[in-house]
Amino acid sequence: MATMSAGHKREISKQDYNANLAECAGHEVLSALSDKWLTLVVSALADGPLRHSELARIIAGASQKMLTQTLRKLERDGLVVRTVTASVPPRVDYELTALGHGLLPIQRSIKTWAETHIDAIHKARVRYDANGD
Amino acid sequence: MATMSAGHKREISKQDYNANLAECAGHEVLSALSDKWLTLVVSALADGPLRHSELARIIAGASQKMLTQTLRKLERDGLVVRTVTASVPPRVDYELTALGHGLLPIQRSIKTWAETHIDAIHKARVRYDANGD
DNA sequence: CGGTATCCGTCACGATACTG
DNA sequence: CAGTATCGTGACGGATACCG
Repeated sequence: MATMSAGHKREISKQDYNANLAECAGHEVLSALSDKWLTLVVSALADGPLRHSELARIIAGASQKMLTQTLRKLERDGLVVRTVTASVPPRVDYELTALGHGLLPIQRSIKTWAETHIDAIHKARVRYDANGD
Repeated sequence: MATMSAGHKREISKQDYNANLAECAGHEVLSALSDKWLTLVVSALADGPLRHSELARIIAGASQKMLTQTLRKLERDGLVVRTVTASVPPRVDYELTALGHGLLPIQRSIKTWAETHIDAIHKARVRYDANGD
């Protein structure tokens, strides 16, 4: 260790750190929650199942690719169930699972906190930007 | 409207949508919470004020740039206060504000939910990946 | 010690076009 | 109607080097 460079030591710390981060459940969920479209899809499905095209209409801002990608991710994590009806035309419904519903209280609590304190944050920003000029 | 192409209509929806999203307090806070380093810095400061170099040691995985960038962001939003002691060598302390402390319960609730359900999510993933092969 | 500026690799996102 | 594949772009993170 004595001959180890500071850079090298730092490199090792980083590896430890990233390994640690990868195992962190909190961060995993956090990254899911922070997904721009994921949150919106979950909210949209909160009231009940929807077809792919319905989601596309409600979300609107999402490209077809992002919508599918988000839904796949949610399905993979067991947060939504995907029901395919093989007919002409094909029909696919998406529905929130119990696990998926569990996300809603968290979303709501964040939203509540956000709406309570967002103006304080905005004011802080203005003050900060004013001092910095 | 009658002569408007579907593509054009979609474009307008998207603009509406993005404008809406930009104003959404929930998403603003969400994007802050999802910041990889921001969360860690807030957690590190939860127990009390720390110097820049202390944070660097604790976080370890963060580059100097990311650390400073994160701290600036937090400071700008009024979540931490930055105290400079002009001496040789210079000393800078960071401390959570009341607003910053408000973030902790949210982080904790996410962490709790995550640790409760992460194994269910992992199992769902394994199942999904197994079916897809 | 604390902070800034610059360059560069990576990857998520979006637009488009095509398949079943 | 639902989904996949491909390509271009732009924001973000990291490494390095340099000021106060």
